[in-house]
Amino acid sequence: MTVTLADVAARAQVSPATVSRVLNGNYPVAAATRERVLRAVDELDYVLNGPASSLAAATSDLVGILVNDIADPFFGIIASAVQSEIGGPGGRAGGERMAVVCNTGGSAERELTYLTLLQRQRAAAVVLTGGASEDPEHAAAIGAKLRRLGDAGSRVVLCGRPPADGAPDSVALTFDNRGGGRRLTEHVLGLGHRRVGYIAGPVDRTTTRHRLEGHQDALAAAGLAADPRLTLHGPYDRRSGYDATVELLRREPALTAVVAANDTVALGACAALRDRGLSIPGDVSVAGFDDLPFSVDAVPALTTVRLPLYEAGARAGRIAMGREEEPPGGIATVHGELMVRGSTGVPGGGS
Amino acid sequence: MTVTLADVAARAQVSPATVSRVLNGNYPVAAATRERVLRAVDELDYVLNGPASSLAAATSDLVGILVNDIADPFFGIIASAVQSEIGGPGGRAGGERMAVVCNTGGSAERELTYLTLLQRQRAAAVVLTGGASEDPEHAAAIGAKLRRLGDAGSRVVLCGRPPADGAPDSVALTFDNRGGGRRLTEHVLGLGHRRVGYIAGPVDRTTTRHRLEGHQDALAAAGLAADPRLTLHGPYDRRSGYDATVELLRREPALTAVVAANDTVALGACAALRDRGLSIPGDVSVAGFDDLPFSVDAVPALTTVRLPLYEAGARAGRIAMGREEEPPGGIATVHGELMVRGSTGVPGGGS
DNA sequence: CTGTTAGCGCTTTCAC
DNA sequence: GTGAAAGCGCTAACAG
Repeated sequence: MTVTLADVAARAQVSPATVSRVLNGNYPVAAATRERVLRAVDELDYVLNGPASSLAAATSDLVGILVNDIADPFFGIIASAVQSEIGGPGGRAGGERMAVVCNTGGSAERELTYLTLLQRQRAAAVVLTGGASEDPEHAAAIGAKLRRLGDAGSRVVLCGRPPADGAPDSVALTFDNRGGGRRLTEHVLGLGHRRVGYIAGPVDRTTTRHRLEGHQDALAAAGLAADPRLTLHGPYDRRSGYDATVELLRREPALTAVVAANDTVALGACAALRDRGLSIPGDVSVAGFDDLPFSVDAVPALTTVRLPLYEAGARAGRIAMGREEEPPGGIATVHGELMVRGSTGVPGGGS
Repeated sequence: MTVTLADVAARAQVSPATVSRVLNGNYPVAAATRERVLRAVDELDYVLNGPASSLAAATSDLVGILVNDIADPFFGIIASAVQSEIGGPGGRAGGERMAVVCNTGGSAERELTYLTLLQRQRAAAVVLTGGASEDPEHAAAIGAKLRRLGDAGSRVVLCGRPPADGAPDSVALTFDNRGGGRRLTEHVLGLGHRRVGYIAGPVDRTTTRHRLEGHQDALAAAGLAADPRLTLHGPYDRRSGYDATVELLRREPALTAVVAANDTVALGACAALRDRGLSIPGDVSVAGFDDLPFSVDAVPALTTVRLPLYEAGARAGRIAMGREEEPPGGIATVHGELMVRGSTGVPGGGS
């Protein structure tokens, strides 16, 4: 009932081997023969059996992309960029590779599960995006898993996280979160702010720690002690920004600036401030991180650190496909750019 | 070198069949035996060969999700929701299905290509999201392809588009774009606006047409003629909203309201108005569609039509997995909710 | 509850 | 340039 390659071969009066060669286009076949085969394929509406090809050839056209949550534009943009680079000629028949997007929710367990699933699929490559868990056990488990994936033939690329221990042949495109965090807070301090709240991401994640360290670096450089009461942790979402801002205001009514772990959190902070009748940046300045598309349209426009997410994702995709040389040492640092916009101003600027 | 199921069987002193049964958990196996097998799996670091399983079982754990662009939160949210429902027990070994996300860029050709690729993978299900092309040839080709996919055993679910011609066994969750568009414009007209610009989506897409028709329905109901000069088409992006607003203002300086095809476009419209020194809604009211997460944080908050994207995606995922009954007739309409917020007001409200 | 036995549909040496 | 044949690693009857 289901038409197979043998059916096509019979119809085209050639051997199955020839049909395979035509379909994969990786072997010389006489033009006339090819023509005949292609016609038969068309007439029979034949579609190659992917699992069978993959089994026989011991490779697949799937590329795994691990993200915290694909609904978050940070990850959506990276994933979109990776995809744009994995298609095109070079793969098996059809020349198109497909992206398997895995939502880990930031859980190392789910990350491991998905890595196993991708290993099972014999994924051609795996791109891990966003920060990593810093739990030593998890980190080790994931490093080991990545090594095994690499050994099994999958190319492994990290995009937005530091190199994994124990996975020597994986490539890492890391974001300069620490430097970005530092410059952002330097900017805020440079405006004259001294009571600065910091809304950090979830604990035990590389991104959270690096951005926070950058913030603290800047405070230290300015001779300011980091007041632990003014640093709150929470998820990378609007709600966290809202709640943390309320709490910061409670702890320090004289607060004049809030630096958030990312733009989404910053938007929540803005909402909380507005709801309390505080003006931005007149009463309180706000800064984010990432420069997601909506940030420039916030009112006032959000001061943030622009991360070239699309470019980084595209590069990760090319490296994963072997279309771009790996960076020396397997590591490249992607820098952010400070975007000073309307949401930050001098303290006490009034409404 | 690569360890196979046979190796595990040897080590556990059982037959390959037993190992398979343990791994798939879909067959009674003595606890002691299972234990032994699991231990062998662990010791050998064995990972099932997905393509081989899929070939032998004639099914796969892959679910295709077609989106215009995964970087767009509209699609990211739906995709995220679909994914949340396709995992869990019920699948093959591991119980986790994986999502293959395909960026079509709105191109019917790419959509067809990806559908073929998914057919090749013997995808367990395919979810097509967002509006469809209205080109009759494309529509027919896609309908035929969907039927073939269904015949081959993939469950097909449409989320956000009308039923496809020629694909009788596919399920459609359609958005009430027309009704939403009508209510939105009714609201604007109800405020007293008479010179209303409309920034539509790309031509020849179902979503574009339905929203526009809703807008025109409302105009007609109010006894107003639709002024063709005040309707512009463009992609669903910020830039389109910006440029179209500039052009609308040129064509009709007395414009008092802009209704946009979606929130992203509306944000672009807001930016254009602000850049021209016009206040929202004092000088010009703005409305969007979809109620994406950032819309409530726009200043002023965006009046829009809330589409339950996550809920719809989750439902599509459940139906795709056979975990929820199909709607009667294979069609269900998902309604939007008018969200009246600060970006719309009475005309001439001033700054 | 467990083992035996056929394939699933394709790719790929190896000959010709 | 093309064909023949031997698997790739697993699952699913069918026995027992």
